[in-house]
Amino acid sequence: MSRSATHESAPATAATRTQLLAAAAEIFAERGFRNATVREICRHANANVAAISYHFGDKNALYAAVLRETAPAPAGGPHAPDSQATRTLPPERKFRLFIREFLKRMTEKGPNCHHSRIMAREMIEPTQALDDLVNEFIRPQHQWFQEVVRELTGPGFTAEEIRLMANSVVSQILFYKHCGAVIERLQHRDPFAPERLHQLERHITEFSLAAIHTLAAARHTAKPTRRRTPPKSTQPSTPR
Amino acid sequence: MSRSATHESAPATAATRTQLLAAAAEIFAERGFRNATVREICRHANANVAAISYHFGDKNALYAAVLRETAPAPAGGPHAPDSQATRTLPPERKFRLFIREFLKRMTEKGPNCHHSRIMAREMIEPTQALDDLVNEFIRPQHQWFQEVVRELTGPGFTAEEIRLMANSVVSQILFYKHCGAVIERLQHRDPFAPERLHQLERHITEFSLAAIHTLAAARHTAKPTRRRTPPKSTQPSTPR
Amino acid sequence: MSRSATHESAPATAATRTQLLAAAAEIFAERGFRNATVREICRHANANVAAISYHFGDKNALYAAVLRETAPAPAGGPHAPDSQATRTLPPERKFRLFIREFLKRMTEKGPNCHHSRIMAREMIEPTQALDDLVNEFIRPQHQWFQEVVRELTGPGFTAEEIRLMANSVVSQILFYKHCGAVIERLQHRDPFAPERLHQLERHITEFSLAAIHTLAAARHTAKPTRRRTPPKSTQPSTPR
Amino acid sequence: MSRSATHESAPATAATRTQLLAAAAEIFAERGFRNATVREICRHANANVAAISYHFGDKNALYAAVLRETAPAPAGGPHAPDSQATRTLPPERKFRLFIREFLKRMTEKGPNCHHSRIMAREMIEPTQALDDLVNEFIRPQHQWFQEVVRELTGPGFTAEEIRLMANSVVSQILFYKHCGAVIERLQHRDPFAPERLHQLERHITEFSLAAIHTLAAARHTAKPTRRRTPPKSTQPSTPR
DNA sequence: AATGAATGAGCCTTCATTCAT
DNA sequence: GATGAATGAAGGCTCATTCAT
Repeated sequence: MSRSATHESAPATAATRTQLLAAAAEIFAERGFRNATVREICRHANANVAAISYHFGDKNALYAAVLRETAPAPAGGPHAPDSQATRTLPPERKFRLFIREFLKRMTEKGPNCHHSRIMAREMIEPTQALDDLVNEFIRPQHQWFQEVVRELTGPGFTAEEIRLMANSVVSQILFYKHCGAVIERLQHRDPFAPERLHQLERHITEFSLAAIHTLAAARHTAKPTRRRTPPKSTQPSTPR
Repeated sequence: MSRSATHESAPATAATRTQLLAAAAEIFAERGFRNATVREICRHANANVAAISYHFGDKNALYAAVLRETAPAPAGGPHAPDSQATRTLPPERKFRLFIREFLKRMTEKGPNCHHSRIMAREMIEPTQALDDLVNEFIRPQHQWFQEVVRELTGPGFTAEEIRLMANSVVSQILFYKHCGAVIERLQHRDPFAPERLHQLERHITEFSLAAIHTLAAARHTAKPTRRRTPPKSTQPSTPR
Repeated sequence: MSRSATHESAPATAATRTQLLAAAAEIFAERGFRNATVREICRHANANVAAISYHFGDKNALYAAVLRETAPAPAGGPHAPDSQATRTLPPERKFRLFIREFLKRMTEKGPNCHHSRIMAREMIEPTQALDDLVNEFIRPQHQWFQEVVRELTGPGFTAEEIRLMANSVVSQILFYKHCGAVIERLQHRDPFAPERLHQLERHITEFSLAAIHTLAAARHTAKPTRRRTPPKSTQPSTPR
Repeated sequence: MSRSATHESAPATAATRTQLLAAAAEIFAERGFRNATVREICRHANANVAAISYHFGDKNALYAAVLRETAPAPAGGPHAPDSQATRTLPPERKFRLFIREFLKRMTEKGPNCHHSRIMAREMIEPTQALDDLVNEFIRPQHQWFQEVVRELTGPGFTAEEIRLMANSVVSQILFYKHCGAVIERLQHRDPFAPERLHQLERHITEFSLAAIHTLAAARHTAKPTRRRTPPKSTQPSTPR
C-alpha cells in the first residue's frame, strides 16, 4: 500500500531495492522461480530476508517486478517499432537489423541476459506475468516485424501467411536460446560462442531471405494478376 | 500393455507401476520436476506414497523412468533412421515425412504429448536425464535428418552449414511447442489446433525447402565465381 | 498362535528361521535394535520380508528370540556356577579362570561376539528383554563369582563389600568392551588385539588379586579377632 | 545464562537456543541420537521444528553442539590437568580427588548427567562427534591421570603398564554408569544412590590404591630377581 | 527503514507391517 | 509355507512468511 510511496522517499531504500532486483533477476534466470529461494536472493543482495517482504510484498511480487523492471526498453533499440532511425530503411536492411539485434539480445551477458532467460522459462511455464509481457513487449515487435516481412514479400499473402513466415524467422533465433542445453550436448560446444555468432547470424538471415524471396517469387509467378515483385529480386542474398 | 503380460501372476503390480508412470508423466509435464509432488502423482495413480519408493526408488528415478519409458520408439516410425520404408524414398519425400511426423509427435495428445512437454522443460532446465536422452533419441534422429538435408543440397556444403540448415528446419517445429504460451496470448488461439495443423505443416515444409533449394542453387552456380544464383533455379518446390 | 507349531513340522522352515536368527544377531549387534532394518536382516538371511512376521511375529519378538537363543550356555563353561570341573579348584585358580573365560567371551568372534555386543547395548539402552537376561545369565554368574571372591578374602567382609570387589574385577573386563571406541581413538589400536590379550588378562588378574589380597590382609590385621588369613598369603601374585 | 547477556537486544533468541540445547541433551541422553526426534526436542523446548535448522543447521549439528556445549569444563575442576590447586598436592591426594570428582560427575543430576549418558552411548555406538571429544576432553584427562599413577608407582613401569593401571581405575567408575541398568536389576536399587556414594568412592579408592601400591612394591623389591613382594610393604593405604 | 528470530506448512523418504496370492 | 506388492505413519529437512524489536 504505502510501498511505492516509501521507496521514493529514501535513497538508501532504493539502493537495497535495486540490489534486490538485480540479485533476483540473476537467480530467477539461473534457477527458475520455484527453485530460487528468497534467502539466496537476499544473500546476493546483501539484504535481510524480510527486505523482500518490505519492498515487494512477497516472492511473487518480486518476480513480477523483475520481469517488469529488467525488461529491455520497448522503444529505443534499432529494432523497435517506433524507431525513427529504422522507419525509412529498405525492408531487407530492417530485416537484417532485426535478426542481428534479436540475436544480440539473446546472447549478450548482463541483466538483459537474465531477462531473456526468464522469458524462456515463462514460455514453458507461464505465470500471470506473461500476459502483460506479451502485450507490452512481444506483440508490438512481432507486428512490426510482420510488416517488414510483408514489405519483403509484396502483396498477395494473407495475414496468416505473413505471420507464419515471421514465426519461421524468429523461431530460428529462439531455437538456440531454448534448446541450448541440447545443442551443447549434441555438439559439445556453446551454440552462442562469440566466434560462431557471426556465422549464425548470417545463416539465419540468408536462409530466411532465401525462403521468403523464393516463396514470394513463386506466388507472384503463379498468380500473374497480383504480381508486383520482379523475378530478378528473388536472388536470395547479396553478399554484404 | 505388454508389461502386465510378463507378470501374469501379479497383474495388480504392473497396474500400479503403469498407473504411476502415467500419472507421473502427466504431472511432470504439467508442473515440472520440482513443482510436481509425489503425493499428487500417487493420488492420481490411486497408489500410496511409498509405492514410488518400492517401484522406482525415489522421485528422481521415477522421473528417469518416465523419460525412458514414455519416449517415442526411436526406430519404428517413418521418420526413424533405420526405417525400411523410408530408406529408398527420394530425399524430398523423406524431408516432408520428417516434418509431418515431427509435428504430429509435438501435437498429439496422450503420453507422447507429456514426453515432448517434459523435453521442452529439460531444455530450459536440464537434469541429469537429458544426457542419456540426447544420446539415445535426439542425436540419431538429428544425424539422420542432416543426411536428408545433404541429399537435398547436394555436395559443396560443410558439415557446419548442413547442421545449421537442419537446425533451421527443426526450430520452426519446436517453436510452436516451446512458445505455445506466447502464441496463444498473441493470437488468442491454439497454435496446434487440428484445423490449422495442415497449414502449419505445409508452411514449414515449403518455407524450408524454398530456402534449402535456393541456397543450394546459389552455391552450385556461384561456386566458380562468388555465389550467385540464377533466377531460374530458385523455384524450389512446386506446391503439391 | 500356530507359529511354534508350524516351525516344528517343516525342516525348510527351521532353516529359514535359523538363518533369520543368525542374520538378526549380526545386524542387531552391528547397528542396534532401532537402526537395524528388517529388510536388511531378511536380505542377509535370503528370506522374504514377511518371513519375520511369520516366524516371530514382529521385529521386537525377533530381537527377544535373538537374545534368548544366541545366549551362551549358562552352564557348561569352566566359569559356570555349576561346573563340576571348577567346584573343587582352589579359589585363586577359579578367579583366574573366570577372568580368562570372561575376557575370551568378550573378545571372541562369531555368534557369541554378537551376543556380547548386544548385551553392551542393552546395558546402555535396556529393553524388556534385559530383565530375563539378568535373571537367567548374569545373576547366577555374578553370585558364583562373589563366592569366589569371598573365598579369597576370607571372612570379615560384608556382602556389600564383597559385591563391590567383584564389581571392580568385572568392570575392568567390561571396560574394554564398552569403551572400545574410545580406546581405539586414544591409542589408535584395537584394545582386544590378540597379541595384547594375554597381557591384558595378566594385568587384570594381578591388579585385582593384589587389591583383594591386600585389602584382606589389612582387614585381618586391623581386626585381630576375626583374622584367618595369614599375612604370607597376601603376596599378590605368584608368577604362573 | 551468560549467553543471553551477550545478546542483550534479543533475549528471546538465546532463550530458544538454550532451551533447545537443554531439551536436546535430555532427549539424546534418554533415547540416543537416532531414536530422538527433532519434533520431541522442539516440543520440550517450546520451539518450532524449524528452530533447529535455524540455530544449528540440522539434527547432527545440534547433537554436536550438545556434546560440545554441555561438556564439563576440561580445565577448571580440581581434577583438571592445569589446575593450580592440584599441581602441588601429593600424588595420593590427587588420586583420591580424581576419583571423587569423576564419580561426582558421573552421578550428579542436571546437564552434566546428560553428557555422561550421551558419552556412554557414544562408546557403544560412536558417531563422528566422538573423535573430537576424545581429543579435547578425554585424552588430556587420561594423560594427566596416568602421570598421577606413575607418581604413585615410582619408576620401573612401562607406559603400557601405567596405562593399564589407569584403565583399571577408571573402569571401576564407568562401570556404574555403563552397567547401571544391570546393577539396578541385580540389586534392585540405584547404584548411584546418594547414601551409597561415599561407600562406593571409598571402595574404588582403597581397592585401586591397594593394587597399585602392592604392584609397585612387588616390582621394586623383585626387580633384581623375579618380582617378589615382601609382606611388610603390602599395606598400601590406611583407611581414613 | 531494517533486522534477527521464529513459525507452520509441506516436501521426500524410510520403515515395519499386512494383504492377496 | 512363502512371496511380492502395497500401506500408513512418522521422520528430517526446507521454505516463504511474519513477528518483535
